[in-house]
Amino acid sequence: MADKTICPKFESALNILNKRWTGLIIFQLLEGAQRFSTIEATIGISGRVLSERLKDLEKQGIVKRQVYDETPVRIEYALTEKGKALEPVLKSIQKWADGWMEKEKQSFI
Amino acid sequence: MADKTICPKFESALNILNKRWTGLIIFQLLEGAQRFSTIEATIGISGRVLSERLKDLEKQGIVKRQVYDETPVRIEYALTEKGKALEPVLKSIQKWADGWMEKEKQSFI
DNA sequence: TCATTAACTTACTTTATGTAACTAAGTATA
DNA sequence: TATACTTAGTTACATAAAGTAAGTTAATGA
Repeated sequence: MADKTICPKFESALNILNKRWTGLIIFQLLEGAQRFSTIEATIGISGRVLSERLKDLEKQGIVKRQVYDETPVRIEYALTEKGKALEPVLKSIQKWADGWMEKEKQSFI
Repeated sequence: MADKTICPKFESALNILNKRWTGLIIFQLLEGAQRFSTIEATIGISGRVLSERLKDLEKQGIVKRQVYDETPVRIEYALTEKGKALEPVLKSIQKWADGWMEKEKQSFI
């Protein structure tokens, strides 16, 4: 609880990906802007938490909320530049998963 | 809750880093094998959760527990090959943090 | 003998997440 | 006109995960 010797920028970056669902949300949005209900259904997150996460990510400047004033109104969530810059991170996770996750039967937990 | 179109290997890889503290633990161990109390003090995690995480990571084949039968006994946790293979992931997070985390004052949350 | 350290575990509290039902605004259907 | 449906959420409540603090075991050290 005392002497953190770790780079604070790195730590707060980790705190973003650390939270459940954020990685998956960003991964989804790398494919392009998406609506609330689409994200909800695709990654299997509850609406309550998705709403919470999107607000966090917006505050963090990673996601932007775009309102299209059609009838009915269409709202889409998209990555900002900062958000798109996370692509290499997600890609490197994917690469690791490809190389190491299949080799043993996974037990989850 | 239904139609996941995302690669399951990728998803379970994310589920590891997703959990609070795992990223930081692995980052610490990239510097070399470390003792329980060292990790605890350095990253500021509670003993209860550190114990839980190390067991998870061991089960996942990412960390190995090494017992040195000295007096007093010394126990060290080290990364396996699978664990070391996560270095590029952590590095890419660091790179992103360097490029993007400083540019705006961060609000945390 | 009493205190200390390492590596945990246990009991209990607080926080995060999940579930399900509800809301508001507009549209479509009977 | 009334009823039902859809989107993008919110609210209330239940369960799971994390934090806190104290306890445990074994081996020294003062």
